Amino acid sequence: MAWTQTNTLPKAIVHIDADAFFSSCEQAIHPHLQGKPVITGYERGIATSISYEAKSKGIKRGMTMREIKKICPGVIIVNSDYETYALYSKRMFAIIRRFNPEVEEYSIDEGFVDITEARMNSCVNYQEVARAIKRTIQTELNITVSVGLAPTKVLAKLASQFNKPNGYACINLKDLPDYLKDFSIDKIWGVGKNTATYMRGLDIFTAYDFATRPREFINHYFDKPQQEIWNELNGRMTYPVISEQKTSYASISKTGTFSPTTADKETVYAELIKNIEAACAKTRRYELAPKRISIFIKDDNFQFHGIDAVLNRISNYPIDIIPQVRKLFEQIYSPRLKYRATGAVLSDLQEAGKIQGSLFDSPLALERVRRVYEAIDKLAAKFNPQTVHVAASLKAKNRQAAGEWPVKKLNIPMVSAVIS
DNA sequence: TCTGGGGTCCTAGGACCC
DNA sequence: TCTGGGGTCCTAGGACCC
Repeated sequence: MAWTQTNTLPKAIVHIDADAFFSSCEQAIHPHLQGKPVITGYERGIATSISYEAKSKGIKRGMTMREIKKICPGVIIVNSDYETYALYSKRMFAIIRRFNPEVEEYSIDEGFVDITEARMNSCVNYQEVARAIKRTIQTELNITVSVGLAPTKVLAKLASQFNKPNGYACINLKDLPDYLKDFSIDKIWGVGKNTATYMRGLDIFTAYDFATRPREFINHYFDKPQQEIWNELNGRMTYPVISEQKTSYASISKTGTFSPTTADKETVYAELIKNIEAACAKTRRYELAPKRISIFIKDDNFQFHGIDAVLNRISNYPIDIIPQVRKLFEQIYSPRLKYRATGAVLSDLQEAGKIQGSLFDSPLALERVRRVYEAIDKLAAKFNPQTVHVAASLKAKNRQAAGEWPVKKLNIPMVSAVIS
């Protein structure tokens, strides 16, 4: 009964998932890396992408460089080169769009395309279209992708996982039970650790167990997200393919871990300000300005200490936000703890162009600050993001105590004085 | 799993209003 | 002054994703 077909014509959704994307790009560009264990992420100290050759040696995501070298002495570790990966990503999506423009760029290395219409336009079947996408990407970019074809996004994602890497699977409603029976619930898209534990408590262990529970049961024991997944697993499209390009953000955040951990208050504060500057720079790039801010510091026991507030002024200039940040920081910092990370989230983002310039009493001063940051942003684009920063993030040698960052004090000469 | 960084969405519960 | 019911908005926090 759970397998009843919908009245509408089933959709044909393809999920394309690049295999070990970053390291595959490296191998595609540098032929001498092909067939070798490669990982990226040297600059961050942990593996961010692991080639299948390296995976087979036991290297896992998040491992530190030291562990990795121990397990696999011959491993080739490279710095991440995001610009190149972004370029490959762009090319990959351009290829997919040739088959149908209804493409959702879900992340840098995976996407969905609705090919329901594509078949009507050309006389091939869905499977041929899906395989052609896969083949074209491999031929033109020299990287492999895993592809899943199914009536819904959740099923397509499940299908692409079946024979990864370089895999292909098609799930149609007829043989749905066969596919779901072997699929553990914690691998379903949208089911995380907590939900999986909860499901096991209800005697649900496989995607099949979940999908075949009656609707009343699902509605009684689960909330909306799981109810939607249940629909999708049963072949009823609930998540549309969203082909609009993302142009805005709900929030922009920057976080950073440092080592060794420190109890030094001003060092922690400086790290926090560094993140705020980076987050502000990003909001400026998107011509947004936050209404809210939340900050956190993470102690050496991985406990978060966070606080958030409505900004006194909507602004994407650090100098405007920092006095308030200092006060928030004082509320969460404890001298008895050591810290390992800080972070800032800017949210409730408004279009910067529509914000009234209330930063300074004088429009002339406002214009001057605007131009300073324009120059800062240009320098950052040309050199590196931390070329220019407020003195507070310069590790606070000349640190100022709480509340000592009145806006009017931070004038242009002072900013230019900390160019490093 | 001795543990990075950047996001989104959903829900419960309180505040406030009529 | 007390009581009832209902709607909306906001916020904190949880859960999940790549």
